[in-house]
Amino acid sequence: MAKSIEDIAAELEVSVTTVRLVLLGKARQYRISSKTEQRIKEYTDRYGADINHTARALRLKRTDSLALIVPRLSNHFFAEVAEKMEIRCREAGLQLSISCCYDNPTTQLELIEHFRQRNVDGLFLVPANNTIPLKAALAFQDRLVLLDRDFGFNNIPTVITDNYSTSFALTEKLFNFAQQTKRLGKFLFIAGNPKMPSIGARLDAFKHALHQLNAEPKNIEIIQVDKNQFAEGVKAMEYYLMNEKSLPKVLITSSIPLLQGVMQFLKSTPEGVPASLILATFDDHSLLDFLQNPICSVRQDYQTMINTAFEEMNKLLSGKLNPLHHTAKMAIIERNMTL
Amino acid sequence: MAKSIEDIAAELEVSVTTVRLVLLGKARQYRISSKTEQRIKEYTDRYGADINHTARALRLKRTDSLALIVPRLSNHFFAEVAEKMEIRCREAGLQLSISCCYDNPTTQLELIEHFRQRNVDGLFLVPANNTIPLKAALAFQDRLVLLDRDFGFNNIPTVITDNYSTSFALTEKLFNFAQQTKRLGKFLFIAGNPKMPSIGARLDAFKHALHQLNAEPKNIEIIQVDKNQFAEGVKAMEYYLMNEKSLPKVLITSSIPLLQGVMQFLKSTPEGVPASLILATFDDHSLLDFLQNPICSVRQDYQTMINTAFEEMNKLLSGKLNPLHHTAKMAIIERNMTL
DNA sequence: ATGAAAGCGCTAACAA
DNA sequence: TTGTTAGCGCTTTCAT
Repeated sequence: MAKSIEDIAAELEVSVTTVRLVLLGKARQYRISSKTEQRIKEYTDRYGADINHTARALRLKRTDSLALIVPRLSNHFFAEVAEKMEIRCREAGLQLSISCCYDNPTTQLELIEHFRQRNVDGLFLVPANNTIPLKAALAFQDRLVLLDRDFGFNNIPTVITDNYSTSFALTEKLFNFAQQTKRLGKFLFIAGNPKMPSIGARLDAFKHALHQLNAEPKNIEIIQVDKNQFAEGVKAMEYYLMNEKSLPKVLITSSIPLLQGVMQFLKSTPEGVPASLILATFDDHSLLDFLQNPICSVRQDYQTMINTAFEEMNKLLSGKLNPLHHTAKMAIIERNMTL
Repeated sequence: MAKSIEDIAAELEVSVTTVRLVLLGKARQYRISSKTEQRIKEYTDRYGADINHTARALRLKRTDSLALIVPRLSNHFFAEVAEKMEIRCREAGLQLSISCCYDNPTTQLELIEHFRQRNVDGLFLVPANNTIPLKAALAFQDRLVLLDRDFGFNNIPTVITDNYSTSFALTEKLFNFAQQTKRLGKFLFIAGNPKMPSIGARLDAFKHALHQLNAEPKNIEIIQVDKNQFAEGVKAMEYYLMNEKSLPKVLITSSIPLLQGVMQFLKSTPEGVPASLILATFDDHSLLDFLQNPICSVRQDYQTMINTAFEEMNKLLSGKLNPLHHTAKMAIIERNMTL
């Protein structure tokens, strides 16, 4: 440790007030004599000065730190969110603590309690279910911003992405592409837990879009699975092929792990993955470049999400209480979609 | 906030010591009367109890928190490391703060200083260059554990992975596979910044292995680039094909982004990516499943790394000063490597 | 133009 | 078996 304010005051035989004023750059304002100011500055230049953040936090009842709870950092989307949020907080002089709850509500509640005990000033939360936001709001006295999942709490600031309209546009694009390239077969959507608002919205838009495009109902297939995970993708595809003789023409998954499971299963069949199969998935990853098939992916606008969420938090911390809901745009990325 | 110890003491008209002893479960040990204990427990069950972590930290000069500085969370390897380390710390009742320095030494030094000011108890660090470990050790009075990169500081505990022997084994495997499948062409290694000890070791092992296997020097090619990044992979491959008429038979990259760049460039050529090209890369990602080529990847043993690093930190925090260097194993993953 | 002192909520040593 | 108190290092208010 470098010297504390008191150390410096004692060694220079001035008062802590004087040292503080100089350290905070308020010397002029409070008309500290310039000799005293010089003496203190020389000393701190030489030995360094340290304001003890813990003591400051105790006194001010404010830790200048925020917390972020996400499902997992091994999910690329949340890793990006965490990284960008950490940078944004650091710019504002705030320390961000990041934890993973693995979408386990119990773990998530424990984490919320943990962060409350540590006097974190505010919480960014990706809620694991619809019962958590209210509890979190209670623990954090409304210094809470929800991310990515909107369970309908209009009085809690929330930042999500525009799943419905993006899924709608995506479905249209795939429909047209399939027509233009004259492919045959069904539209298959394999969706993770539809209780998650984001997944539900994606699924609804898929149905509505195909309806509006006059797609024949018999050509529309939806498989719902419990989680957005690899193993579920394998099972879903296996199940589909047990009931259908041929592959769909368009296959959409609600997440990349599901797509991976699907591909894994197809690879294991005698036919493999036909190059004509049109793929689409939510979330984007640069390694999708490795696929041969036509594929659309959907990329969230991380930076806008994070900036918006941070601004909402800032409002809360400065006592403004008009919680807003924000919907960030998504971009559709095309690969190998040549006619 | 729930009630503080003093609040409870005042309202129940007992002393803070009594409340504390009950809260800490030391009631029996200090023979607090069971009526008093009951009274306090009832009260806290009803209103909740809160020990103020900030005040505790100030008093104990210990924040029960650690920090981790990695290059970036958007790199899957470091995301895994961060996730696992966070869990490990949480199990031990410690808060982990994670920050990214983007391999920028200046940023990294700022972060180290930041965490020191915040009285973090210890630091896990992926050093951005060879000048940083000593400065970090100074700031953290040896409560420092280095990860992933060994710049030769034998008195600072360090946990790395076994790049040399893994790269050696990998090269042998690729050599044999190429022989068995009778492919023609060169062995090409595209390596990111070789000043990084991990990259240097991978490269050295590649050379030594091929030498020992009596590979002809004219069939060995190494391209060194500045960073383990996509754009460098593109440039490297472009450069290679400017000087050589044909593709190599085996292509190794020191990281996945480099491989992505290479593949991107090959895709853009008339020949595309020939199915006969044998690939290999350090680091592993499940999306490598999407590739058609024979490919080996190398997966680090995250869990062992993290456990070992945490144990070293624990030793430091409890005052034991015999810094050890550890080398975790890596696994070689094969895909499409059928003869 | 500078200093003194209270108090944030906790822990630990000592007292009773 | 329980209570009292000093002190961690800071900020803020009030004195000089």
